[in-house]
Amino acid sequence: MALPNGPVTTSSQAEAVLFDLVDAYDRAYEAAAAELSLTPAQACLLGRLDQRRGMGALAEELGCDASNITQIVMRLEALGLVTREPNPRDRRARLVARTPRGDEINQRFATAFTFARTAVGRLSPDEQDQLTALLRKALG
Amino acid sequence: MALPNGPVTTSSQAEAVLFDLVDAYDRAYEAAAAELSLTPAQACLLGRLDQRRGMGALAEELGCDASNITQIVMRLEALGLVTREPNPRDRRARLVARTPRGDEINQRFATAFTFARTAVGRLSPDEQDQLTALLRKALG
DNA sequence: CCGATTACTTTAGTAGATCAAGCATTAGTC
DNA sequence: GACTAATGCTTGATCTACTAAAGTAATCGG
Repeated sequence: MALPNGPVTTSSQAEAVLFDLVDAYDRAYEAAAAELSLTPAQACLLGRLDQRRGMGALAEELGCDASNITQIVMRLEALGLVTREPNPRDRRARLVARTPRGDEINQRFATAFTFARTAVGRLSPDEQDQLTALLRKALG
Repeated sequence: MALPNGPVTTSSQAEAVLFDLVDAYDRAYEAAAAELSLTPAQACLLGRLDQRRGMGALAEELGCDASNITQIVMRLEALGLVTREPNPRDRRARLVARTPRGDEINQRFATAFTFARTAVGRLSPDEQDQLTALLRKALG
């Protein structure tokens, strides 16, 4: 995603800074993934595998078609970062799990993606709480 | 962009809500674009044409390759939403401008993308100012 | 006037995404 | 227990976004 989800008309300052935040976040996420030769989608999926998961569960959680997950998992498998094990309880299903190398890459990604950590770190603990409360309220 | 740029490890609540915000924003942007049969990239580019612009300027502003812009503009042109006029001052360059229909679609997109407006609207004017200040500080 | 740069396009390739169709396997029903 | 329906995933086709490399045309600097 190189093109930002930019504002068409930015009526308020708060909306403008909201956009700046989203844009910066997305770019930083992509850059961190690129450092590890991952696409954003691959980094995202890898990050959801703290416990092994079925393809369908991943598709639902990430809000996309199952066949999309199939492809991303295939590429991660080719990179040696995940495995697709048969589910003993249901032979239709597969359980996706990170390999040790997948764990390592995921950890390095978490280290490389400093954006949220850094941004929050610029605020005092009190300010962090304020921000959390305001954003929760704004999210409804 | 269906897969969110999700957190790998979410150390603080502020980071988690930051992710929720970005995820919700991106999804809402995509959904609003889809309502008008646009892709997010198309809606984004269309939104940057309040004044006519060169291809290179768009590429730089959106942080992607010029050839990418060429293609997106081609599709928008095929949809009748933009024109590519020759630049009288430099016959290498093209000036991209919205057509009347492009203006209309862009306006309807702005109406359809309610996310930022709605989110900010849940806050009082004072809270909006606080949020703006906090996010500016967090963005460094 | 000529070489270098600029502005954009073309071509080729990868990846994300969706839809439709297909194949197993499991679950429900009679 | 067999038949049908639903589930879980894969395959194939098609689109868009994006990048990199190479190409074309026009402008600029000397």
